[in-house]
Amino acid sequence: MEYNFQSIERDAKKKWKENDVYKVSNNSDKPKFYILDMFPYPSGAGLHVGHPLGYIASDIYARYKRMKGFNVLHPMGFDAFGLPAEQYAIETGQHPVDTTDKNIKRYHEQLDNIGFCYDWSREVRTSDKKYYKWTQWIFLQLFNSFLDRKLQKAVPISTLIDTFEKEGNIHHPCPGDASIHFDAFVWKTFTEKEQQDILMNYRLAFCGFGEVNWCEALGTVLANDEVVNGVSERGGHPVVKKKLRQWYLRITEYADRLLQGLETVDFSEAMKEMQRNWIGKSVGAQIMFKVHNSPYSFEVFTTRPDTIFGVDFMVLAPEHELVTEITTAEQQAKVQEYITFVKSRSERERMQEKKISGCFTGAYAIHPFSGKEIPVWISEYVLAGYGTGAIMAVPCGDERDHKFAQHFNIPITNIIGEKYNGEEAYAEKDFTLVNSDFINGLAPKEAGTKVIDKMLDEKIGEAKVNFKMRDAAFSRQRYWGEPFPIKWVNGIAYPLSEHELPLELPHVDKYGPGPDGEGPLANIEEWVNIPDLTSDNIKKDSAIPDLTPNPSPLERGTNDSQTSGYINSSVEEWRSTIQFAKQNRKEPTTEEDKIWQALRNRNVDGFKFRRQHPIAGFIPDFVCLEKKLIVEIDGGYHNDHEQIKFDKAREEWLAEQGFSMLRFTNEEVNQDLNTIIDRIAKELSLKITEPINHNELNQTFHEELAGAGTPLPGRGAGGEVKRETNTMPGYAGSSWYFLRYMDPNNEHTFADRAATDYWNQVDIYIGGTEHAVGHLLYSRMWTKALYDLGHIGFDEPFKKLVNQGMIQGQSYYIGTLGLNPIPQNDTIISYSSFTQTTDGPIIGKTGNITLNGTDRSINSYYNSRLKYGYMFVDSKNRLTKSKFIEQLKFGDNKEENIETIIANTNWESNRTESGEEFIYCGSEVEKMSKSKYNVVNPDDIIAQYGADTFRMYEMFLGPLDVSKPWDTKGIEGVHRFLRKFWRMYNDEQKGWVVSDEAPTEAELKILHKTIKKIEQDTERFSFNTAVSQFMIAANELNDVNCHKRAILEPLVQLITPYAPHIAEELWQQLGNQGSVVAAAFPQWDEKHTTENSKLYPVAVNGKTRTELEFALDASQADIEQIVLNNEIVQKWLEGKAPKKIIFVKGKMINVVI
RNA sequence: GCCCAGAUGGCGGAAUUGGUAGACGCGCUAGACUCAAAAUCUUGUAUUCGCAAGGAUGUGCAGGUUCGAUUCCUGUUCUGGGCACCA
Repeated sequence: MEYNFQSIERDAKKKWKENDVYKVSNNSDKPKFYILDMFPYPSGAGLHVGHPLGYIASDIYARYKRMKGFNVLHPMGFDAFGLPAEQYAIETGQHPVDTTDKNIKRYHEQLDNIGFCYDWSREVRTSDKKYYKWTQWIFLQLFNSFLDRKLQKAVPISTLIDTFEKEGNIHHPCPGDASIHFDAFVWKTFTEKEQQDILMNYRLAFCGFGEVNWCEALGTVLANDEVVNGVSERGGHPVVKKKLRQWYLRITEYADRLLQGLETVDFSEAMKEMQRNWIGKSVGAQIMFKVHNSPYSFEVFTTRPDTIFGVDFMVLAPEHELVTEITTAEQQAKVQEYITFVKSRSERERMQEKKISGCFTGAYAIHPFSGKEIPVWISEYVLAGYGTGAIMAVPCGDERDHKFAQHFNIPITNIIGEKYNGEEAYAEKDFTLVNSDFINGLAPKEAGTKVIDKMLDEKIGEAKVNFKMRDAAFSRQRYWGEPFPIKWVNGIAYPLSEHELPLELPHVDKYGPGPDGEGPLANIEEWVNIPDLTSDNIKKDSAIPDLTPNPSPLERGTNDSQTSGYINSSVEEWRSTIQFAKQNRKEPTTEEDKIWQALRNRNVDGFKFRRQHPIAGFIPDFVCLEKKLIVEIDGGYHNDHEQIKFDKAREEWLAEQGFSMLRFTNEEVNQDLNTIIDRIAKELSLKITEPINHNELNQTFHEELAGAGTPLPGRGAGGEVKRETNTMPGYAGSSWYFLRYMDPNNEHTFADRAATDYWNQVDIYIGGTEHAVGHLLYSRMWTKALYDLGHIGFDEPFKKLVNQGMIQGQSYYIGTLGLNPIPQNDTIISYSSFTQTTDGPIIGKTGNITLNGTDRSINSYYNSRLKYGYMFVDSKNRLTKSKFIEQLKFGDNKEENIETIIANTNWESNRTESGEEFIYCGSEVEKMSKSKYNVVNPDDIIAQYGADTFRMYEMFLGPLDVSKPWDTKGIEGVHRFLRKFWRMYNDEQKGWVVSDEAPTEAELKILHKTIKKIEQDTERFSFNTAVSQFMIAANELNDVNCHKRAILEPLVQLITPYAPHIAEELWQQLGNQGSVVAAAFPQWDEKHTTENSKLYPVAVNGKTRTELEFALDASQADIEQIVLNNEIVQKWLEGKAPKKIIFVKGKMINVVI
């Protein structure tokens, strides 16, 4: 009986389906195992041979684990939202719902064709409203939480509101804008809009503003790689940076935990390294530099505070807000020109640029210690988004700074000493500082600490940890994605309540962008405006009444009747202010009381002082309103770093309003009260009196301090209720899908806690390295947030990650070059690209390639990029298979060029007698994609060779984790092996040949050696060597002509994970009941696999000269004796005595002369 | 430019912990079976010198450590992946 794979595979699939063998239960006595693939994006091109590589690997492992007695969860689904479907819709008018559906159907068939053991009842689709309901729900969890930095965990935002009401944000610095400082009292004076804006700066999912690549002509936002040289890839329209309202995930708040979490997971070191670098934690200092002759100052972040005395210039990012403020008149034009140039460039281009560019602003910064004036430049190599968007440049210690200084002839200060050669920067840290004032003679490390200490003393800087990672942009101005469950009223974002979910994506007919850079959803008026929702059920921002006619509470004893009012806010807020002040007044500190008695009794210079009297949002210790003088006593509480910042912010604001401030410490008050009073008197006499407008004060206070955060748009201004028109990006759905598989049909929660507790972490996650930073970081963050909020019981989603390489396509090019096919630089080759199939080439596209020799020589172009050669096609443009180029010897002489190769062929005319034409060809290995016409469809392979062959061949191609080009040719070998395997059971002439004879020791040895190897290789994902071992076993068993059941039956079980269909058929033929997929994995017996002797390689001076067999338990002395007496060894010894003999038991023997 | 990875016969690759480089397969070579082809089986196949025995060279390139390096270290070239709106 022949190996008829078609009927065998059809029958096996039917049987599995009928018996529902892959159904997985959430209840089992067996230990659980969760093995997951990265789910595919169902593209229109269908599944290509690259997709299944990882899927086959995980399928083999899943089946293996199942046979080893585990309850295995091995699901599959579809990442169905995304840009390509929308792009396709724009081009063809077909709705993404329909195309996605169609594509998924196709993927389904293709996946089933390969014979995977998925439990399809658990399938998820991210574009299904039953699924994205929970994507939206999780988004709301993030929206309603913030990361408590002390606890290092996500906490509901309501607890933050409680805290703000008690103590302000003094212990919770604002992650979105570190300049926001307020205490409880101030918080209460904020309007709802102001409060919400501040809360937005804390939320884990938040709305802000971000720059995007905006193409006016296309009316859309473009991805970085859609922008080439400042114009759109499609159409070549100009692209500019535009600020748009965007949603973000505050992943930066998780930076430290994402780093720490890497220690607990089993990812490859390379993968961890990539994530670490992406997060980019660097420890250094933030330093304030004042601008000379200007009220401005700016902060820089540096990892090398020790090099502070080597600063020769400063560089601001061209987008830095201070640039326009500090640029001098004469530099104005040049700076503008440079900024315009930078605006046209993508971030990628800016980073890639080797050419140095920049522009002097004309301004100088003051060195904080030496007072030296340092020129301030702008340059594109400083990015606005990293650190503070400004750097201090130390040319002698940093390569980029050095090049910049050289390019612009900026004098370089040497603080490194002899190790700096003047030619290039010295970035190492093994030197002693010179020319560095108080850190001279120190090593960089101590110097850094000393500098930071000194900066802290002088309040001009602090130690700082900086992260390269930025918050993740989480909105797209697109249609085909999850709508945000948010409604806007008066510029405040309100979450939908849970019962309003899912917020369904409305059906559209047009996919074009909306007005002002908004997404297509903005075009649907009836969806954007929510007519059935009145503003009543949303707490509206209260209008701000002009209240507080109460000029002076009695107990203050004032008579400033000219003041119209104090607080421009709600009565409620004003009352709480008074309450707060009153409370303060009741409990003066000893020092406060001392001053108060002095001021009150002496009535200094006839001016009245008030104690704990509110000014706008602040309650100073003492204030003289007539002279706008504030006196503060700093208690111990003011040593807190956050408090210092807060005080500073307060002082600055008050200064702008004309208030001056005197600060005294408790000690000063206790030591010398008279001097203090004198100083106050002096200050009062110096000041000019101006009337205070409390109303105005109050307003500026609210505008400047509350508004200091992200200016949020007035969406829904005027009280209408508007929907958010952005949609979520592709990675939203994929950030949590692994949880949904655990309980895919639950309508009450994203996944039942019992289910997530049972399945827990994904034990093995298989996917490509291209997701190293994006998807993996996002899903890790979502998992951590869900864990923090108590929804799941683990905070890392993937216990072990296995990387899979990419299977690339071969793109072939053919071109007719006539009789002199030697391309020179600038030669234009007309070509066609085609896919090589077994029926011959299918021409994809035609075009011209210009060989451009400016960057690399034409020869290296041959050798590296394209593999040129020749081939023959017949008159119908079919390849004549046997003469294809691959045989060409190209490697032995790298100098050999195409000319020699052609000269060596016996080709004489353009077309041979048989009608074959000599043509020129090349091939390139690149990603498989529809647009490159290099997609190989697994269905075609399976139709010809069967799924088992396909599975084993993909595994046989090479190690799972390396990328390799697809090549259909080698598949014959694997197919041959399966036929050979089949014939061990079913002889073509004799039929069924399996006997019940007892096996010989040699046969048992083959079997057990194979079991051991297969198990070990499977465990370490070395599937290519496992397939080899199957081949070796089949060859060896054939050599001994073995057809014994005792050997062949376990072999069927052994091959089941790899080739389940043929195994199922043979399992039946062997007379077994039930399916082989539920059978046990065979065990090997050590007694059949251990050797008792070893054929040792014997080397002289490291070169192997002969082989000698010794028992494994032979003594070293005996072995040395025999080795030295060996004829061949004697010959190489040439009569000399050996210096030593190295003997490694079970490995080798080396005689050293 | 920055981060990560890789480079071994004509080709895909093997060598699991520093110990016989090239397992297994493709392709090719010669042969058996056949009218013939396919299929199957057998033989050889890193390069090079040699009739052979045997020797020399050889894991991108240049060095280093070691009795011994594809494996570890330094430098370098090329290729692939990522670089924040492809998923």
